[in-house]
Amino acid sequence: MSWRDLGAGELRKDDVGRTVTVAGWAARRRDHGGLIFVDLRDQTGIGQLVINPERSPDAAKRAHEIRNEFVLRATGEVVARAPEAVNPNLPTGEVEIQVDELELVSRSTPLPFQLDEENVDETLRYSYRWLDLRRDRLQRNIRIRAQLVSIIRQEMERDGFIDIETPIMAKPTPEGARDFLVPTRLQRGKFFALPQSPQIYKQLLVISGFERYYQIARCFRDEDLRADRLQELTQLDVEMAFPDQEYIFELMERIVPRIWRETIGIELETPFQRMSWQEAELRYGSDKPDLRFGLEIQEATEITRGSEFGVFANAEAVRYLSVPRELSRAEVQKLEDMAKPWGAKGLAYIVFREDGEVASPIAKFLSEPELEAFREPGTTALFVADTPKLASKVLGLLRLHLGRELDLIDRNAWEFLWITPMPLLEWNEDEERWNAQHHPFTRPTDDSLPLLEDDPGAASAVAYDLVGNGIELAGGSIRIHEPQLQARMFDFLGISAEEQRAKFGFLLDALAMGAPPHGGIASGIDRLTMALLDEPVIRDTVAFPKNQAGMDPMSGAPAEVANDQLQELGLTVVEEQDR
RNA sequence: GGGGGCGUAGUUCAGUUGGUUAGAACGCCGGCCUGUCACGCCGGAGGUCGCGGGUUCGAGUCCCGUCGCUCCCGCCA
Repeated sequence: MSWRDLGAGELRKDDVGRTVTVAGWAARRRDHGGLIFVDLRDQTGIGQLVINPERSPDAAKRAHEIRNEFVLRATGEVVARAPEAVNPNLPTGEVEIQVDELELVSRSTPLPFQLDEENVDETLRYSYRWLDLRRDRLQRNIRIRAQLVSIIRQEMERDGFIDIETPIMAKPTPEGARDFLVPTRLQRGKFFALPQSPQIYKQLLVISGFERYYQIARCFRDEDLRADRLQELTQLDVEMAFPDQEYIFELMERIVPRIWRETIGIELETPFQRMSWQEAELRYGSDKPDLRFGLEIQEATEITRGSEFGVFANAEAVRYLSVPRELSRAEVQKLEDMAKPWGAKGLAYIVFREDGEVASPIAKFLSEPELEAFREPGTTALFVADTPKLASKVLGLLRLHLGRELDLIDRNAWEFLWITPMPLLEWNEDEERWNAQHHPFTRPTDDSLPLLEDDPGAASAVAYDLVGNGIELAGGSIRIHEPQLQARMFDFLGISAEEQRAKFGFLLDALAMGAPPHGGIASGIDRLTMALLDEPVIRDTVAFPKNQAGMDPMSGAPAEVANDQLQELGLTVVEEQDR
C-alpha cells in the first residue's frame, strides 16, 4: 500500500480527471454545513479538498470532525475549478480534489499556539518545536539550510576536497572561548572538551597527506548567547596543502554566489571587494562593516589640531559622523547616553541647518575653517575625541545604530567584502601582553616578521574574513608550517616552553616531520543561512536550538544527574553560595 | 558581571489621571450555513493581571523586592 500518489501542492491542471490519493495535515477547514473545504498541507505545499455530502455522505460525516493539524488521507477526483472559484494565490488554485474517501489518520489536541501567529513567545515555541517547525518560515529555513549544505558539499567535492570527521571529544584548549567539558568515568578527574573548532586536527590531516580536507563540523563554545550567536554551531571547515590565498577566495566566491543564486535567485557580483582591517576600522569602526549604507566615519584630527576647543586639541584622535538629519538636543542626548557605556567621555555635536544656521554648544570655540570642514546643510556632525581605537569603536557602533534608526540601510542590497590583511596581534590591556588576533597558528606576512621585535602591533597576518551585510560569514588564514616559527610565535604570546610542550607538543612535532605549507577557511553555516534568509535570530536557522539561557525548554536539557552518576565520575556539585 | 524592554484569557494584544462586573481578535466548545479559501452568522466557556510585600477607602494601573523571558554591552570567531 502506498500512502499517496502525489503531493497536495503538486496538483495541476494536467491532473484533471485523475483519481488520486493525497495525505497530509489539515491546515484549515472551512465547514459550510453542507460543503466542507479543507486546505491539505504536505511538504509540497497546499491543495484544496472539497467534501460534498451528496458525493460521499460518509466522508462528509467524518470531515465535520476535522480540526487544525489533523492528519488526513483522501482519495478523490482532481477537477478543474469553475473560473470564479479559482484561487490565484495558490499554485494549486486552478484545481481541487472532490473527495470520495476520507480517513482521519491522526488527530490533534488544540494547539498551544497558532501557526499563523508570528510573535509567539520564544520559550513557548521552543517547548513545542515540532509544531513551530510546521510554520512556512521555519520549513523554508531548514530546507534552504539543507540545500545550502548540499551545494557546499558539491562544490568542495568537485575541487577534490574530502570529508573527514574529527573528534567531538577533544582536549581542552587554553586559548579562545570557554570550553564545554565532558568528564569521563575511565579517567576520573580528567575531562574532554567539546571542540571550539577542529583547527588543530585539520592542520594535522593536511600534514598527514590529505591535501584537501573539508568537514561540516559541529563546534561548541560555552559563552553567552546573542541573537546572532550560538553555543553549538555548525561550520564549513576547510584546510588544504600548498594553499594559495587567491584560490581560497575564488572557492568562496564560487560557493557563496551559487548558494544565493540557487536558493533565493540573487546574482552576487564577484569578485568580492577587499578592504584591509585597518581601513575597515578607520572608515566603519568595525572589522565587519555593513556596506549597505554610507555614513562613514570622518577624520578630523588634523583639522582640529590647534583648536581652541581643548577637548579636540588635546585628543589623540577626533573623528565624526555626518548624520543626514538635523538632530534635536534630546536626540543627541539619547545617543550620548548610549555612547558613554561604550567608553566615550561625551558626544560633541554641531547641527548644520538647511538655512545655514549652526546650532551647537561647541561652535563658539571653533574657528571658521574648522566649521567649514564639517559643514553640510541638513546634517548633524557627531564627534568623538579620544584614542583612535575608542573613537572608531564608539562611532562604529553609533553608525550601526543610526543606520537602523534612520532607515539608511538598503534592504535589497547584498554587500560582500573580504577583510584582508589583518593584524597578527592584539594588545591585551588587562594582562598587558600580546594575544593572537586570529589564533596562534596564523602566519605572519613575510615583511611582518622583522616587526615582531620592534613594532608587533604593526605586524600583519595572512588572514582573511568574509563579511556580508555586516555579518561575519567566514574567516581563515594561511598557517605557520615551520616548527621554529611556530615556537617563536608561542614564545611571543607568552606561552612558556613547558606549556608549549604540554599543550601543543604534538602539533610542534607534526610540524617538524614534513609539514607542507597549509591554510584554509571556516564558515558558519548558521550565520550564512541567517544572512541568506535575512533572519534576525540565528536560532531559527537551527531545527532544535537552545534558548538564550543555553537551555532547551522542550527536553529540559541541560539537566541535573543522579548522585551515583556523579559519584562514578568523581564529581560533586558545589552549591552557588559556596563558590 | 552590567544595562534596556517586556510579563493581562490557550495565543497575540488593548486597558485612560488608581474607581464598580478586566476587554478585543484569533483559537476552543455548541448551533446554522452547498463555492469557501483569514468563509460567514448566532451563542458560550475561558483570567491567581508572573510571584511576594507595601501605599490607598479602592491597585492590572503607583512604590519596593523577586522570578522569568527578550535585546544589548562585557565575554565570544
